[in-house]
Amino acid sequence: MSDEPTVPRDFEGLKAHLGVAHNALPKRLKQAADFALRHPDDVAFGTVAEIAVKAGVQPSTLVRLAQAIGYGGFSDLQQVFRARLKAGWPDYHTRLEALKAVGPEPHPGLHLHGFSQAAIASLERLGATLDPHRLDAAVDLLAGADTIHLLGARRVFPVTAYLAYAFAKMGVRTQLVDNVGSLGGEQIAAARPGDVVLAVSYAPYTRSTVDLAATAAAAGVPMLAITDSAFSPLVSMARVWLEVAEADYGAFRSLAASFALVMALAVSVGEKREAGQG
Amino acid sequence: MSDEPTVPRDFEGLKAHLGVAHNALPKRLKQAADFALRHPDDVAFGTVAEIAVKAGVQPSTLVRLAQAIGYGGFSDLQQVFRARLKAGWPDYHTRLEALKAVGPEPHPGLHLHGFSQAAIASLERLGATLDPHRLDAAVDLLAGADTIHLLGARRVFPVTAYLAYAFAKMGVRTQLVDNVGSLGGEQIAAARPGDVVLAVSYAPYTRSTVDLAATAAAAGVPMLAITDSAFSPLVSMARVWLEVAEADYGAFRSLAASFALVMALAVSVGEKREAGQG
DNA sequence: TTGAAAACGGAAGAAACGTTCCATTCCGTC
DNA sequence: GACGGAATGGAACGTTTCTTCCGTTTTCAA
Repeated sequence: MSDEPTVPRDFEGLKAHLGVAHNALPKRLKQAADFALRHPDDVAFGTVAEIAVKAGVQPSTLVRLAQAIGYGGFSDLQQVFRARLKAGWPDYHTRLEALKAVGPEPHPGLHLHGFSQAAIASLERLGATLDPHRLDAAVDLLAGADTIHLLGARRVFPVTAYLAYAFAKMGVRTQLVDNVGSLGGEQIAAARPGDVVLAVSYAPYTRSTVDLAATAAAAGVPMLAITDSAFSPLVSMARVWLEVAEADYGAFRSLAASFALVMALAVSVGEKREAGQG
Repeated sequence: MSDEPTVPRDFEGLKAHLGVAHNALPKRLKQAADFALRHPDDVAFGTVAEIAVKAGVQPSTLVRLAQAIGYGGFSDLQQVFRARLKAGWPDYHTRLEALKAVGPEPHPGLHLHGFSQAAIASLERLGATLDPHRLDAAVDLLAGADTIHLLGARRVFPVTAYLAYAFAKMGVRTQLVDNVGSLGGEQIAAARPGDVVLAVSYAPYTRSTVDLAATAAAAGVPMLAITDSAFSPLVSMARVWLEVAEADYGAFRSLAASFALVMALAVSVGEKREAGQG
């Protein structure tokens, strides 16, 4: 029943396909195809009229090109150019849908796979979006601190707890504000301007973390915030902030990117101090 | 003639702009803005109607948002999201080369990449090696427990700390043996045969974890062990054990696979109890 | 509790878009 | 040099999309 030869749906395949068909194409269609491969970004987001002007052809030529090489229409062809831009971006939701499609009822292996995918997506995204200069600035800030006060509650408490371990291993003095005995306020009150507060919080931002961070900020203690959006209440208090967007699976959010980030921070700060004291 | 305050035309500027303005925005507009920053690729590619559905708002809300923050309309705002993708994601290898190009000596970006790779390797290995039947057995054991006692120290303390959070969210009763006040022995002494001990330990096996696990085992409390080899001292005490081999980067070992595993355990146990109680 | 202003949802309207169609031009062939 | 088919330019069509408008709900202050 497949009466139609399938056409490539990815950009690489399209390039190969066009390479073969190129010589058999009429002049204008060749011109349009040439432009498309040369300016894929313009094709991805432009309208037919806009692209036609840039390519020096008529709008109808673009539609003809798409149909000549087997697509239903220009919009159909354009999807390939858009997919190319998406490709660099791990499309996590697509993966998740694929997971769900395997079987209706959930089971442990499926969940494990799901959480793994969420973790990998988070890590890839972190690598793609984090600004290296901000990361350097964060390391500089932490390296100059006398004591680093670690602030993070509930879901992200494991992150700060790990930081306490990792910094200690690197010879960096920390205070984990764990709020044991409801002494969080007293713990953070020990922070002085020569110190640094490292606060971690993701939406919905835990009240106590935000409050304690505000207390420290009011006391003039510089802050590094690790949070998930520019809307975070921590952003306005922080001297430096790093954005980490973790992927969800079900009701739970990955912590993989957060851990990779703080591990890198801990090692970098340790190295910088080592170098400074060398 | 510039009667209008200029609005950011690049994504970074937009983030900053929204971060400042977000407090003044009404609820729905905030919701839409949040979605936009969280799913920028959806905004870049989608139509107003599609995006509105995903964001859980009306199409008109998206237009209002764009106008509220100074753009002429939604299409105008959308250009910013498209420009972000046009700017071009340097592909994976380019990024890696750029990282290495900074210099031969280690730096934060390189460490971040290293920890990410270690995490991904750990996750992939976990998925490939873990026996699904053992995983099912682990879930069965935990689902039958009255109280789950969580045992894990030093490097893996974050894992058990997270489990305490995750299990609580799933309505499962736990006791985190955190050894606060050196009361670890008393904490684990509360475990009874109807309970289960979930012990996590990797080489070099922390002494106190092994000792506390042994105490519980001697008292006839069944144990699920998460550890890194068949030679682990926990294996002989455990009724069920799961092997997790984390990859190293430098002096630090990833925790990504451990977290993915325990998240899957928590969700599966919660679901199994839900099903059992109908 | 009441009233006014802001925000919201939904549908109608306006604009833009992709596609199709037809007349004209170009090119190879007889 | 004339013919026929393919290719092209340009306009019109129908659909989709964005925007605007208005009645209702919500929110905040008096």
